[in-house]
Amino acid sequence: MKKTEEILKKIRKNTVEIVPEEELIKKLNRGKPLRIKFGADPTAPDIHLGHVVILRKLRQFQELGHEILFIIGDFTAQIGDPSGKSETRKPVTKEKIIENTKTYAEQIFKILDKNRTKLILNSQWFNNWSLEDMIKLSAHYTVAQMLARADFSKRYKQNTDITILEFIYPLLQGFDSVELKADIEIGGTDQKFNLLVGRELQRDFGQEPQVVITLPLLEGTDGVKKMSKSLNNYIGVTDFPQDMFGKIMSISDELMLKYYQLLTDFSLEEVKEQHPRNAKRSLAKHIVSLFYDEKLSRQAEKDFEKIFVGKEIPENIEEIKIKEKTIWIVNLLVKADLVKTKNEAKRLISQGGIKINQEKITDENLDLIMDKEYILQAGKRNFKKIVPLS
RNA sequence: GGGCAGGUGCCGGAGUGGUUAAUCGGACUGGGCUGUAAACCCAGUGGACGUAGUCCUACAGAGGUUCGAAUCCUUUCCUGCCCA
Repeated sequence: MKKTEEILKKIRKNTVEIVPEEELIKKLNRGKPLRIKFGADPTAPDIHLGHVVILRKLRQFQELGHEILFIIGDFTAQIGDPSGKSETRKPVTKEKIIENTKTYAEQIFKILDKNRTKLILNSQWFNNWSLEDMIKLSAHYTVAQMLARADFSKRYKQNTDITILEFIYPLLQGFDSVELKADIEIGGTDQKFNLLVGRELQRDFGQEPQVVITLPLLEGTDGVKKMSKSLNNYIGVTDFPQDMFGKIMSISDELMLKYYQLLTDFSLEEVKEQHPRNAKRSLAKHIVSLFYDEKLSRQAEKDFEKIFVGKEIPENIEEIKIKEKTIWIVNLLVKADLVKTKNEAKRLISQGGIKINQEKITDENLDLIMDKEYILQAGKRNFKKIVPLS
């Protein structure tokens, strides 16, 4: 009994809710490995630190002897999830899904134990479904139940459209739990409703309902909204070490503590004793080495110091070869892919955002004579080496 | 099927015949401050043209009225509400 209490304490750490906890205790006390479900849509191949929070919890379950069922929603991805937007998302092709699934696997096994993880595609069962199956499934849930979901009821009240497809989504996701006979499903707090649908469906299908565990959402680099690719505030696990390092350094001190809490095992007490800048640096280094290695992590730190602390130029800058003898700075910026349009180039120059060899330039009429190399800088972190082609 | 209200830039949302590439907020970009912190302050945010104002594209789509349209008319599409 005491042992269960210890395990529970571990599981409770960093969770928001366990629904219901008594059932979890019951399941744990049976002493058998539990089937832990986690689902992801392979619409975009990048896993970011927000996912890592959940992956770490899954890893913890693995260490406690349980099995992870990592479900890839390839079937649902093919339909395209409108997720609150009226624009229909482009359907993802099969090839792309397979490719994304591969990338997913590579990324998640940086955290998860391969031997205790099953990768499952939900097309395995849904591809064989008939219309009859679907209609039968839809009878298991009511419109009122659906409207209980916060974002649905909000949109309903605001007279914005909700498609039936969006009602079907939670049902399909819930049915995955039935198919897998999941004991526990884990997700972010935003997934709570969908996870609970799984519970209801399992009960309807005569199974013991899964326990739902929700985890906090990690805010993105803006410090306000949840980390997501579409909001462009994410730190991807495949970001280049330098970018990953830089992005972490740019978060607020407050957010840093949350990152520490959710992404590492360090003690918060010790972190708080340090100077926030140093603490943030250790965090950045730790996370980079988690996804790359010590060496690249040190390199990222070094580059960071050079660029931002020492205001120097990083190593290994991409080279752009120029065959013209002289070139107008505005054209050069476009050619070097530092800006998208000439107007943008002129704008940046007038705002003092362009530097050549560390010198701010202000004259947008400047013609560069290409008799030597130049270091061209746009903003704080974009560098290109301009090389004459002779 | 009938009636009504709407559709504006990345998002929210003004404007309802004329200095309107379109007020404002958010977001984003650049600069300042700093620990590249965050917060804050300032500036900017359709494109083309070698620099000078001119042109092109844009207020759901198409057509029309007008010297002139995001703004008026016709029609198509889309969304919501009410009635059936």
